[in-house]
Amino acid sequence: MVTIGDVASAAGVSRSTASYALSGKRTISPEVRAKVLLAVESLGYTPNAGARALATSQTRVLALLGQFLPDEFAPAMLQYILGVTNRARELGYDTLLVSEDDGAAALKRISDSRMVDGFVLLNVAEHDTRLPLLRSAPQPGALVGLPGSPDGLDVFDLDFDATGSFMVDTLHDLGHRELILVSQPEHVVERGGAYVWRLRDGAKRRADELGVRIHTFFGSSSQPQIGADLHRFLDAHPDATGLLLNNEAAAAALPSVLVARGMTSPEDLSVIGRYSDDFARTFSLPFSAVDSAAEELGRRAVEQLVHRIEGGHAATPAHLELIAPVLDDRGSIAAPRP
Amino acid sequence: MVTIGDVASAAGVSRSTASYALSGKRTISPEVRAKVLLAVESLGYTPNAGARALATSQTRVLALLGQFLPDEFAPAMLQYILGVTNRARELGYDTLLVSEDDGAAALKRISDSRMVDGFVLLNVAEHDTRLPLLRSAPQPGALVGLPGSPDGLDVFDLDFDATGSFMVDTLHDLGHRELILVSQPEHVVERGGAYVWRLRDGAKRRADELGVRIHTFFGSSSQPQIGADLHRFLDAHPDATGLLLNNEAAAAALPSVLVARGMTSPEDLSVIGRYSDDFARTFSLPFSAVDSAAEELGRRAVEQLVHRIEGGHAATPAHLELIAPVLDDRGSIAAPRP
DNA sequence: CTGAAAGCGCTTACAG
DNA sequence: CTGAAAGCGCTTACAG
Repeated sequence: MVTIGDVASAAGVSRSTASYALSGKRTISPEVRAKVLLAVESLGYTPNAGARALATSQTRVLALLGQFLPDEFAPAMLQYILGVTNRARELGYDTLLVSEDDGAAALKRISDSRMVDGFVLLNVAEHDTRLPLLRSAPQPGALVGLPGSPDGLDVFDLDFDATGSFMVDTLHDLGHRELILVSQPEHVVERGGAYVWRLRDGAKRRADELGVRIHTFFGSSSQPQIGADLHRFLDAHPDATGLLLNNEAAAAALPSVLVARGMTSPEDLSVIGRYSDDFARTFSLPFSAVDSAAEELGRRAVEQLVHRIEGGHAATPAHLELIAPVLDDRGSIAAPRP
Repeated sequence: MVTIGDVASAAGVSRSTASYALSGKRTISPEVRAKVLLAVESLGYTPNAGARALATSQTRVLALLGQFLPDEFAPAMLQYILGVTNRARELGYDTLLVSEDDGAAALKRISDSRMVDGFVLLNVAEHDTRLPLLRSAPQPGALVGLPGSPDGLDVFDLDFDATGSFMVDTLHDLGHRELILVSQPEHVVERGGAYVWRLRDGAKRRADELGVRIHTFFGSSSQPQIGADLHRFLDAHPDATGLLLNNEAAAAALPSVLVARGMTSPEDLSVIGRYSDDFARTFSLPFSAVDSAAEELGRRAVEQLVHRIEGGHAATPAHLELIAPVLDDRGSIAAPRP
């Protein structure tokens, strides 16, 4: 392989001069600089990443810790992942994708071995076992998902509380007075999926304030159970005129459920979901929905992380950013039948 | 950070002895070994990845080069990715996920900087611009997707030709004599998506042999166009009794198209798709389908790659593995109406 | 403006 | 069975 020594020889300068000419960390005469660059070009020199990491303690790599839990909606993960990898690359970083079940062990292993400059944690739970390790790690981290105690950490998430409130508000404005909310399965809640209860609590509170009745349910995260669930919920509350979905599988199953019941949306039922626009397009989901903002969250997390790696030191205080709900209107909400 | 020097001091031995005690590359007396392990434990020592990479020229990292093309089905990618990352971890490797548009440039950059020990290429095209670079790279690679000239490279893919042939066979056995095949959009073909024509050609050949009429179309990869496409294809050939889908968006759109036409499957139309089981479950697609084998292909590619990295040298000859089609029967195929 | 040298934290021949 | 030393390819004070 071609090393900086080869470049230096070819350019007729010392290795340090070659290095400085490339990094620009001290002034180099134009002629010398040109000779070095020429040598780099003709030899096809690229610095050895391991050697550079050893010398500088910087890897230019970020770790992305996914949590691919059973009964959670895996395909949605790709949006977050691409947001992270693409933005990282734009900022000059590569991304190590970690999918191990034991995220805490993975974080420790990777942190201790100094493979990366920082961590992005996806799908952060209420009491996430990765957080204590992250706090004591020498590398900074950014979270996608709001944990119970975010103190000192940079956190990015959709404002699920405001999302629940917004959904109720929107339907109330149109005249709806009785709603059904279908959330993720209960065990998602049990393992700390705070977004489930944050959206639900926001919806309930707002419903209380407005005098709207709301019935909340946990739905299965896969077929065919979620289809049966939806029938059951709709049977139980035949007077409900609006349906809120915080469950991707429910959104995917709903069209055929509606057909089976001889219902159409929004005529017989107004529907608001919470999922990504990309998801909606791919699967032709015809429901208005609050966008998950997956890619944006991934990008924002990386930006903050890189900021902290490169400049921030302990300078910047912890950053908590909850993205406000934005509705993609696909025409599935309207005033209820008189 | 704690280094092997700290471990050596704590154990009262030299750094080389500490290193050998950990690697097992030469015999160490049980007592010394115990002292070293104790020191490692109490100090919490983990080797520095950069230093090790520099010394050994091995990173224990694989690069995964995705190609996230517009108009291709992104969510399906996650299956391949998880197959790769999980199997890599089992074999002791971490995975660098690369999503840059210019895969060739990325490959060169990562190869030259010696960041990884090998490459997995996803979504390989007929004339993939990454292949020349991979061939001249010092690190080995494994492909998921069959290119026009696979010479010398390890390749894993679904046997799309056999899949097309199998689909026709299956419906012919049930008595079908006129079929429609809906493929990915034509520009997927134009940019070298060989799996499109491999399946189609396999289907056509077998149809010819069996005296079955088959009408082949390109369909859009997104809504709402693909819905309109499907109506058009079905209108054009009202006597066709079987539908073959090599297009995920078509599979997702078909249920509502059938409802709109007042048709049911398999009574009015037998349907066979090609997509992953996971995909079918998540979106409750009720169609029998040949499994994409995404996760398996990812895993197999990694296994072969690691084999080549660790033992194979130039030893093992190139490996070409086309996985035979396996049908997940979801009850959407039957004999045509008499 | 440039060069010689030390050092990052490992591994592994070379000696004993 | 163990230790002292060289070397992997960089960067960056230290000198001039």
